Amino acid sequence: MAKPVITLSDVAAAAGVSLSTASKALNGTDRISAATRQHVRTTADRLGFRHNALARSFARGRSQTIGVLTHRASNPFTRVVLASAATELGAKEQAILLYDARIDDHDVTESILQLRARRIDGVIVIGTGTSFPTPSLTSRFDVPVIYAFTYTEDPDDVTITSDDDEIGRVAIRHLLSKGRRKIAHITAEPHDNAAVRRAASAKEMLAEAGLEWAAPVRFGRWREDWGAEAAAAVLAESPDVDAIFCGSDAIARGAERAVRAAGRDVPGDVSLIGVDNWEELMHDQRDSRHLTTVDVGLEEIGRQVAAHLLEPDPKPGIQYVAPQVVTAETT
Amino acid sequence: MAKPVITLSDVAAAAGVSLSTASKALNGTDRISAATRQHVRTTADRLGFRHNALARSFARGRSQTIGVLTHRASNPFTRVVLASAATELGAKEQAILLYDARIDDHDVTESILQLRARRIDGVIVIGTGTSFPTPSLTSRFDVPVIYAFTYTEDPDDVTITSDDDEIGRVAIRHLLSKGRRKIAHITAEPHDNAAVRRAASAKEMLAEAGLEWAAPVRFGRWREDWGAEAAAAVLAESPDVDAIFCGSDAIARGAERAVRAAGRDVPGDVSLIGVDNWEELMHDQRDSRHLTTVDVGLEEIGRQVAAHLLEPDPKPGIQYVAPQVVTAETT
DNA sequence: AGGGGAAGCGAAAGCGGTTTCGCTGACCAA
DNA sequence: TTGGTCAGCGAAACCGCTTTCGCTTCCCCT
Repeated sequence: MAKPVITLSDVAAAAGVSLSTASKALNGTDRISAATRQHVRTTADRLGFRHNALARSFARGRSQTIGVLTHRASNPFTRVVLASAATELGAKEQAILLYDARIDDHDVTESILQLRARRIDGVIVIGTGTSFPTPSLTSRFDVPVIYAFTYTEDPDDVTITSDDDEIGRVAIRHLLSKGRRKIAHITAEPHDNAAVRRAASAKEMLAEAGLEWAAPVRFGRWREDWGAEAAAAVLAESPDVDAIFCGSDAIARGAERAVRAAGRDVPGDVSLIGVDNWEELMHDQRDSRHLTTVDVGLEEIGRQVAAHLLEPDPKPGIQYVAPQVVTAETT
Repeated sequence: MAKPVITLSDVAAAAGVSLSTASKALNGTDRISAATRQHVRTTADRLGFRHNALARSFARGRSQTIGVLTHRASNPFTRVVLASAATELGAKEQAILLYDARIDDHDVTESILQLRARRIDGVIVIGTGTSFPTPSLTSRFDVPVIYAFTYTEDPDDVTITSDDDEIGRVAIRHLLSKGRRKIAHITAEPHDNAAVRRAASAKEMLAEAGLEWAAPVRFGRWREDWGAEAAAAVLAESPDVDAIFCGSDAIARGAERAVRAAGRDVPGDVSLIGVDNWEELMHDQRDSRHLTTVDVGLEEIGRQVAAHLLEPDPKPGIQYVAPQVVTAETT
């Protein structure tokens, strides 16, 4: 019966103005008298007019869509950043087009052509952490590119990522605040950028307090079994250790097992702090936390990336998201 | 220098045919001689022509975009389904527009209007599991709506979700295959649909083997501390229990702690199996698994939802994804 | 009173395709 | 031959909105 969908010309007709005037009035662009503008707007409201977003995008040459390139979308960290960015973008009526595993596709060119055909408004590249750099793709697009949870080798790339230096500092600061002084560190590969920076900044923080590691830093892997193995070794070698800063929650979980197996109480004898905040990622609820950890701020990274991408001119360079200590039972 | 972007009329001109002929030739629609079609196609390739996806969508009235409604995008389960669906859709050049927390927004109407303005091609509703139904929104859209990881009260809604009945069965079958006969069950609230169905189907499976629960089913909450509390009680009451089917991995983790605290070996004295496959969700690596669990198939749900939504006429009703037992150290 | 500038609005072009419709010519049967 | 079909192609309309450009008015200054 009633015209199912109201178009701009309907509004123009009803308001007794031209199509172009109606367009300008609704968009607030160009010179239009306040009276006309108001009149058009109220009639539009009265008719229940809604812009045809598709046509609109088309005319403007922008698609209201953001391209997202990932290394592996099923990576748990990637998923968090992705969901968070998508939420933020959705709130701004921006769709996302996900190209999984296209970051280092040997033929990224194809993805890029597809994105250009789509008239993508911008690109988000989601990495898998700060352990290794991601290749820079900025110059291959003619739209803004922003990097999340990774870093590139081009210092001018717009990047938002976690702050490994600060992670090391806040972890140690937390342990110190709990009165611990004999602190050990178990972490991943010695050539892993994130592991190295966390270890180095932690050491600096200790030095500021006039301390040093209570045992040599154990470099290994980002795995639970390594955490158990290394913790056992640490306790055997330095029985007076009263806290272990673990490079990740996986390592911390293994360490806890070993510490308990060694007959020490957690956190009575030995405090443990991890990094990643897995429990939050899993439970989605604030209750029943167990492991004290450092949240690297993945959701915040996703939010900020989405926000910055839409800004006119984001400042180039790396922007760090502050890590947060999440206190629980192990300290 | 060279025309930066090739348009269809360029192709038509180069091929010496009209714009409309070129369009038809490339789309394969309408009557076109094979020779002409081929000629147009090769010239298009030669020029490196790519459709302007935006204009194309516009002309066709479809946006190549899928609307996604979630209850809470930061829920870990939701994130998995979302990432999986987005990956699948991205491979098919479909973008997604995420409306978080809009499933039961008191004013869903607004979201719906926005989606319609966008000429969304379809809608995916991602729920947070089979514990409770999601309101049906199908009738409010004029495009296909599909429900993932939840169920509605309308039996005609197209739904893809996990199979609680089968979860109970495979869990018990697995324990039986490990030679266990004294099986207990710890799960969540007695009015939780998922908990109830898993418990009921598990009981049936036991009955088929001529068995029954070795201890009364413990209903409680989906939480680790409940798992610990209930497991302790089970062991105290029925010391001969040799396996516990836990309604979730969180419960299983708590149960493991309690079993060990009671001096029993896992899996020597007591086998444990959970549900959810958290470790997979976290580690993103196959190594160092600890807990035996039932994977409910979230990624598969995401994939199927994406695939089915694009099909011409998906069959109405609930379609279940088969759960998979993931064997690890606790059985 | 006359001239110039700017505000306000509409006609029309354009965006890049798809699709309807009508025209031409070939082929076939009578 | 002549009339009727139908395949193949192009002209033109159309999708719904934005934006350029030019035409009126109106106002103000001299």
